Amino acid sequence: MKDYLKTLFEDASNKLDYLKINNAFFTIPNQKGHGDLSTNIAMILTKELKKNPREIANEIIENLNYDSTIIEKIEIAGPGFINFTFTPIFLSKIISQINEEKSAFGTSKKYFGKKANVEFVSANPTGPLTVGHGRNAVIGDTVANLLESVGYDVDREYYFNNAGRQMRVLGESVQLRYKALLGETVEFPEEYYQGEYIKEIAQLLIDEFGDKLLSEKDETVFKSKAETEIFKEIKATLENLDIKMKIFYNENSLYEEGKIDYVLAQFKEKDLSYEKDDAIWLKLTELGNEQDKVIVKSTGEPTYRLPDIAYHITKFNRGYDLIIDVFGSDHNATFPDVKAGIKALGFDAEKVDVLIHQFVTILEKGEVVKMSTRKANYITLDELTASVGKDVVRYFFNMRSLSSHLNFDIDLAKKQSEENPVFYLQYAHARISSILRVTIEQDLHASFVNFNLLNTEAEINLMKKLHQFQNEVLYSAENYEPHRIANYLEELAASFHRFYTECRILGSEVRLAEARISLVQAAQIVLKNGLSILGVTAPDSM
RNA sequence: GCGCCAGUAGCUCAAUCGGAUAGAGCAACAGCCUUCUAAGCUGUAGGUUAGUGGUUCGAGUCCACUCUGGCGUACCA
Repeated sequence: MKDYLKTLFEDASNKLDYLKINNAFFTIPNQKGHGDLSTNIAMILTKELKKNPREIANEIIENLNYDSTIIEKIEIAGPGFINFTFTPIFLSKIISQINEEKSAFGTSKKYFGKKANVEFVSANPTGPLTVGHGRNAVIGDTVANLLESVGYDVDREYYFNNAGRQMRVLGESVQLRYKALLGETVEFPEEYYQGEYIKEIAQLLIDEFGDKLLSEKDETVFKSKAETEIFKEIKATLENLDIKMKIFYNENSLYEEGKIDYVLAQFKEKDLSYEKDDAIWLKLTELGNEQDKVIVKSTGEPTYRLPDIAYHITKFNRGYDLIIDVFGSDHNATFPDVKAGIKALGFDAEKVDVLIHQFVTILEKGEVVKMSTRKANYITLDELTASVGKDVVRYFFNMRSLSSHLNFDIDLAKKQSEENPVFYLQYAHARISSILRVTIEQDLHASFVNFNLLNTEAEINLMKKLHQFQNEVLYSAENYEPHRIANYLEELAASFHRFYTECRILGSEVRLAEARISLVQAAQIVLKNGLSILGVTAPDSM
């Protein structure tokens, strides 16, 4: 619908110069009676043209050379809105299109040929993923899905560090548990990793090596076993949510390949770093940030900023047109430094978009659960997925905007009752499958010839909703807003359920019944395509 | 102190570069199954969009200040 109006306005701009300057902007009015699409362009132009908006609107309409089989009416309303109402027969054409394009409906090729990298989760292998990581994981994967829907070639990437202090502590934790399991009395410091999984890893080492490792001087063996086991589990956790990373990028390789030294040398050469108190500082104030920051500590170890900058440079060098980082809000202070560093080294920081999502608050029995990996006070993502199912987890984390805090009520999610909106969508899909099973038994088949019979309000509303899908996908992808898809699908499902209640297929006259079959098929395809973007299954029965 | 995010119906949240009468779900109340899945549908009720001021044809949305909450503000990541 929007596309048609856009071409109409483009044509008209040959006669009305002022239409060239403005991109016509169409919205769906939230009020019934205000048409199917509306534009406020006349009001925007008021100042520039120094004319009454309704006058401008009139002039625009006179110059729109529209097809009356497509547009039923155009009205000027309120202070100067131009409202467009489409003909039912035009609306119904979407049914054929959807049935032809099937799973491709909603996708576009707008960004075809572009490469994107979406980095997410990126938790260091110090313990199982928690519910807190779940939001990051689901958002990252869904944004990747959205980008693929609009044509991007997307790589999903997980960045990790297996070298730092935390990992050392992890190794030592395993080592201590190992000794304890073999009967030695050990003191287990409070700041070490308390989780049960540490003991399990220690047990694996006993199974494998017996007590031979008691003589190990340092934690290396324990650390590397821990890393292997924990990563195995992390990957399994992600796969339980249908998330598959393409690349696991090890921070350590940046050192091994000299990329850290290179960046350091670059900063020095550009006179962007200096030494003070035995540390190396980056002149971030010169780059427009608040204060200079340390990039190499006096111990000789870099701070996270240096490898992060080097890491992002590899992304540029790997040829990505779009680079997305998904972070929790606890990282919101880190990226400005990194971005400034990248920019200073001559890379186009505009290609990098950082998605900061707010924290998940876990509620159990009405109480807030404070989470800490180290203290082993957490609910794992696996436990959650096991208890409520992949679909609920994915839907729940996708249904809110990133910037909004998310309350995850464990008890509510476990309920699996009608309070859970994901079932509403899946139910719509399953209902359609059921209809299609029955109609086939009755030898009724989809027909695309009598769409003029689809003229009740419920049918027309459903067709209008179907029209919206392509724009929703594009808009959600370009703005990284998975929750819009969830909201859209709830509206679509509502339109369908209303249709289902008011319009029957069995018992209707054959031509009408068969036209309705093609309509519900179209609705089912769109539900399925939308759910698939969210990573939620579309069941055929419930 | 400073920075980022938020504050919208009893609860959880939407609201498309600022648009028309701020919308859904859940919870509450009243109805709808002899016919394609009632995990559904219809209706009622529920609001000074935290507050104050400003910008303009028009503000939940933009600006300023205040209040409340989350996260940061490291030679941790």
